[in-house]
Amino acid sequence: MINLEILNPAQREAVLHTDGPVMILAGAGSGKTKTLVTRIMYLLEELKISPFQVLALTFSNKAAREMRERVSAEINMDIGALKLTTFHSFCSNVLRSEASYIGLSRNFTIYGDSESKAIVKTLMSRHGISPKETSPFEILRYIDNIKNNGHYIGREIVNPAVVDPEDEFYTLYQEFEAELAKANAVDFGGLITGVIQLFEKHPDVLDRYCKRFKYVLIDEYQDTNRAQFTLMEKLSSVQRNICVVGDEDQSIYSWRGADIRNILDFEKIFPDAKLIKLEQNYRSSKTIIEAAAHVIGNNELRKGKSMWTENPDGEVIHIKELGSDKDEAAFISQEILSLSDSGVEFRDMAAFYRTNSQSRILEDYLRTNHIPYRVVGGVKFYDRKEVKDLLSYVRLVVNSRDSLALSRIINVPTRGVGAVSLRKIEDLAVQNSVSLWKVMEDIVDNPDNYKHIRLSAKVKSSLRSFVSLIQEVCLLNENKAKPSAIYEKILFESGYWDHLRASSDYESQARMENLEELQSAIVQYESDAEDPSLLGFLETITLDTTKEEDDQNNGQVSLMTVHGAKGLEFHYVFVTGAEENLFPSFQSVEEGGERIEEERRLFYVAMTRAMERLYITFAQGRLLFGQVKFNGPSRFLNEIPEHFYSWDKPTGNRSNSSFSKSKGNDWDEVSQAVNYDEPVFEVRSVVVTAKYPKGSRIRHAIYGEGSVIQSDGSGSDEKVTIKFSDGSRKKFMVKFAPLTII
DNA sequence: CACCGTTAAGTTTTT
DNA sequence: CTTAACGGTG
Repeated sequence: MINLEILNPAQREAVLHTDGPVMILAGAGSGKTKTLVTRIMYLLEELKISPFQVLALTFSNKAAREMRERVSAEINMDIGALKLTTFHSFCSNVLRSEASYIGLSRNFTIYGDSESKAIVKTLMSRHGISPKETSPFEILRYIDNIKNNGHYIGREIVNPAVVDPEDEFYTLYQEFEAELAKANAVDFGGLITGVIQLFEKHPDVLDRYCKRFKYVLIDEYQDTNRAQFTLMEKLSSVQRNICVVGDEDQSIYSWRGADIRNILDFEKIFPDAKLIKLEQNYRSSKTIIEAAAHVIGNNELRKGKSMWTENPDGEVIHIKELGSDKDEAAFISQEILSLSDSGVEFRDMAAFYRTNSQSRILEDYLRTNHIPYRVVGGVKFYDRKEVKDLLSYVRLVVNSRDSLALSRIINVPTRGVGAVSLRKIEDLAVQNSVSLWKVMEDIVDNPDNYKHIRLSAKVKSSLRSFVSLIQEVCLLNENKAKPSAIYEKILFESGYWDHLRASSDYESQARMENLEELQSAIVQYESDAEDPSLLGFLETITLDTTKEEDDQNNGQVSLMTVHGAKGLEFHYVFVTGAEENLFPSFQSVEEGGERIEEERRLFYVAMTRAMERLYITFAQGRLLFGQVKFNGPSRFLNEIPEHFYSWDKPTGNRSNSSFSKSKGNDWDEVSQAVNYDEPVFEVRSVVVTAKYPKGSRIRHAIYGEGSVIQSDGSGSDEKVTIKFSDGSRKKFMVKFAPLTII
């Protein structure tokens, strides 16, 4: 029997309203996961729905795992058949099961961002587009955008505003798709569009899935893109029991295609939809909730919820103004130490930052103060060069058509098959329209047929041993050898390990340790998986990048980006770097509009992580790209009503003159040389006395009118970045540039 | 073909 | 200040 007494009325309604479409708008800390878990239990236990007939999709593996654990802990039933997984993993499963319908081979490789980028780069060079005029990212974003909007090859153009078939980029998109098909690979976006394609071309297949899934649940609905929306719509088209849960105020991934319209327009698309708002917050103090509500209230793009809480007022928000980024890190360390002295556990404290690069200085200070900490996210293990190299061997073994993987490792470690030889072999592959691997095999088998391309004896002998190594490994793989055994064979017989051992520098040492860690990851996978295989391992790591350590906290302070903090909560929270051009980021400041709204949502997410005490810190000057920047406090601080915070200025100050002269490492010394007498405003006046402060309209004798978007230094050192009316940006030394104020 | 020095540019990243 | 990517030399 399910206990519904523990739910508030809105939560209970969210559980009990099982017929027809429902949208649950769940504010931060409103018991969203609890409600979802209870709803699933209610379906299974009270309505006697088979776990096999329930589909629950989340965005992160972490969320999926957590939910599954909670359901299985509270229910006396085998929920192995319950499809509770991520969008991408679900789609990958569907594609592998139904691969034959759309001309895929079921051992397809999933390409991540870096693989996609590599393909784009080769396409660009083929078209003679230099990366200087067009960034590969621009093209990637274009391709991504097409897919996020649910378009795939062969489908009529979804939205002519998004996709113009005459566009040169569209040609690149088509070629990109052709490359993927050749490599028997699917990228992240393609997993989703692939399933849409499958369902549109084969209604019988769709029908099978529709009949199976009587109930569909979507978590983090604010982060779905149009393609995911289309998919969800199709899957629930027969039963119409679709339940989406989200919070438009926590939509922080629009730059990855998340479409906030999915949430704003849900009721238009499903006119019979039931709308339920979970507005009571159980997490934070009343002060934090009300302050955060004021900030997010400045956004236009929202449906509007009114968050409230029965929690006590708690203390005011501690806004702390500091001289420099170092002072900020020092302050946070000191504060953590004194909290710890008064009995607060390290695990209950966290510091958030807008950009990963801000973590370094914090780490330095935490380390010197002997504070245990963990960095969540950050540099991804599977992005390391050596790890990618070894995984490329594995990918080649699993899918011999993966030419990208092959060309990555054909000369790693160096075997004398360099760019020139590779080029020749690639040309052959194109001419005969076969895969790179097939050509290599053929060169080894029938060397006489390839005399005309003049490969050196060294190259040929290298190819021979390389090909036979891969063939041996493939054989092992076909005979279901243990993935870890296969990995070891590759590691040692490819010469990779010896190559690292040969160079005794510190870096190679670290690389060897990483490869050992990869080995343990495989062993771990073998003990977890039901039917371990190399393919399964690859799939697991491309679709689930969470590290083991990220899931547990052994009494450490947590450091992470604000993005990484979504869904988490801590008793004591430091939101750092609350400065203009940092939080909100300078790109968003420049573009304004919806971009600022997204930054505001990000700020809102950061604030609402805190349960008891919230610190917001900012530095008057910060070392960015080796230069001190004076950005001033974040606009979001002004959006918090005064009575919710205390605003502490630095205890010390440095003189005006030393500030303007300081740059680079001088900053350090200046920062130590504290002058306790002068008021703090002196420092900020430096910014104000700039001849051309940020925002001023100017005329340049040659380039015409524009506005100053950035101002650094002062006096004869002053530099300004100006955005002209034609959109171009230029940087000038004020003392040389012919500028006048308008 | 491999290595080293110079140069340019620099968000966020559930999958 | 970093790091990735390029171009020249051994």
